Amino acid sequence: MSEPKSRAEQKQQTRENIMAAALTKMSEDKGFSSLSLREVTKQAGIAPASFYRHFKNMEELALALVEEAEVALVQILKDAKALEEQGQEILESTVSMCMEHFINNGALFRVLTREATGNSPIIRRAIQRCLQNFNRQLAEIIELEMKKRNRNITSPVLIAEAISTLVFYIGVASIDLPYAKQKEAEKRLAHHIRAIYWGAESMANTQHLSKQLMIS
Amino acid sequence: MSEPKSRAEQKQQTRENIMAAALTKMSEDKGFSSLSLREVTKQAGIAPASFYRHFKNMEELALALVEEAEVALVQILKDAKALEEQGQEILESTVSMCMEHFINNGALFRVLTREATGNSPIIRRAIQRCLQNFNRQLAEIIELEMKKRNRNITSPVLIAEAISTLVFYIGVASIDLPYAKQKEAEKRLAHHIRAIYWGAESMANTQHLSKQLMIS
DNA sequence: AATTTCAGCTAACACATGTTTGCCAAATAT
DNA sequence: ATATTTGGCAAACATGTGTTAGCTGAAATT
Repeated sequence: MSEPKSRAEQKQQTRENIMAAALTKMSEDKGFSSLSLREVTKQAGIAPASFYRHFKNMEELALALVEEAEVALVQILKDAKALEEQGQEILESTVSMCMEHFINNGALFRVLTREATGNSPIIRRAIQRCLQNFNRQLAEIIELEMKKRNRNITSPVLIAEAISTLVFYIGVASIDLPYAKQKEAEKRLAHHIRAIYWGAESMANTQHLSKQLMIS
Repeated sequence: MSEPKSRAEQKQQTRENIMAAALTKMSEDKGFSSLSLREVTKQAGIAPASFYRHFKNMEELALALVEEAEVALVQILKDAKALEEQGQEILESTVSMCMEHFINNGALFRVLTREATGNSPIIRRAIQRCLQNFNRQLAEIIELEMKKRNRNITSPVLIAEAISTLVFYIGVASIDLPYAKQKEAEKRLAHHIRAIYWGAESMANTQHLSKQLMIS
């Protein structure tokens, strides 16, 4: 709607159009691997050949989408942190933040969980790195929170892994469920996370088993 | 290698060949949705048209594979139960049982986790039902075990969900990793599960929060 | 022995796919 | 004003796709 467009802006624009088109198509029939270049370009309103002005192939498109998902992920944690500093429980706030973002960016996150176990090794690795990053940051937050509350906890990294795995797969799986089911999933998630938290604490406070738990 | 084959046997045989071919192809380039009928029949050593003598379409093939995975799943629980009655900890035995089966039937379980968030709603539903079944049985085992040891626990179904979700996604993700990494993943899983167990127990033994936890 | 059944085949079809080539016109650079 | 760059296009290509129709021969039934 804003008319004055430099060439670079224009290019960036259609690049975004392509990515949006891919997401749209995926919301319809789902699955990136069963998505053709021609479908995407048609949806984006450009000629098939024009695709190559922006991406070398479909794999590069996928990587771009993963990158987009990554910034959404750091946003989640930022928001959760903000809520926490506002006094809310991180536990609940993180879960509800995640669910909110998952639902708002449904197609985007479906790429993440789907292609995490998907076709291309390159994409898989990219997503793994992305999720590990999320893990690391979540672990930091957990550790900070624990220090603030003067509580012990066994390896926060492990706890973070368990939590984020559950949140991702249970959360994303409930994206296209009716609202009531979504809320139910959120509650189940909160329960899982609470269990993990408590468990981690009692593990930390009990010595007789801590020897068995020396895991890097 | 046994020669005397009735017609029915022969048919069953090539049906299995087709399913095996699909799994083989998936181990190579991964992903069911990006798998064509013609590829499968070629790998199975039959003509494309012959496929229709056995399956109406590729979706039906996928459903057959899910069914095959399902029997593998009940086998896992049976084995785990056997180990448990032999005196082993269910916790460790279940995890190692799962990992063993995952690795031995790699392609099969990759279908499960991949198509659980995949293309076809029909397949998704089938897998969901399959995993829920696994959940239910695992919950029963947990409950039994807990009674045997005279311990309380909050809703076993929820605990089972958390455990099986973690085992599936972390376990299957480590299928094509080197042996050392697999073992490491197994340890991490054991840790997660232990945390959940302990957490569930302390939740059950603490009343002041149990009101918040009334989740169906 | 005659008949039916049916798994598997070949051939063909209509269509979708990824990718290349060469052209155009407008935005930039000179 | 002229030259260059470049995003986008139509057309063509070779190849792969799902699916159908009709035939064959051996196993099963009568």
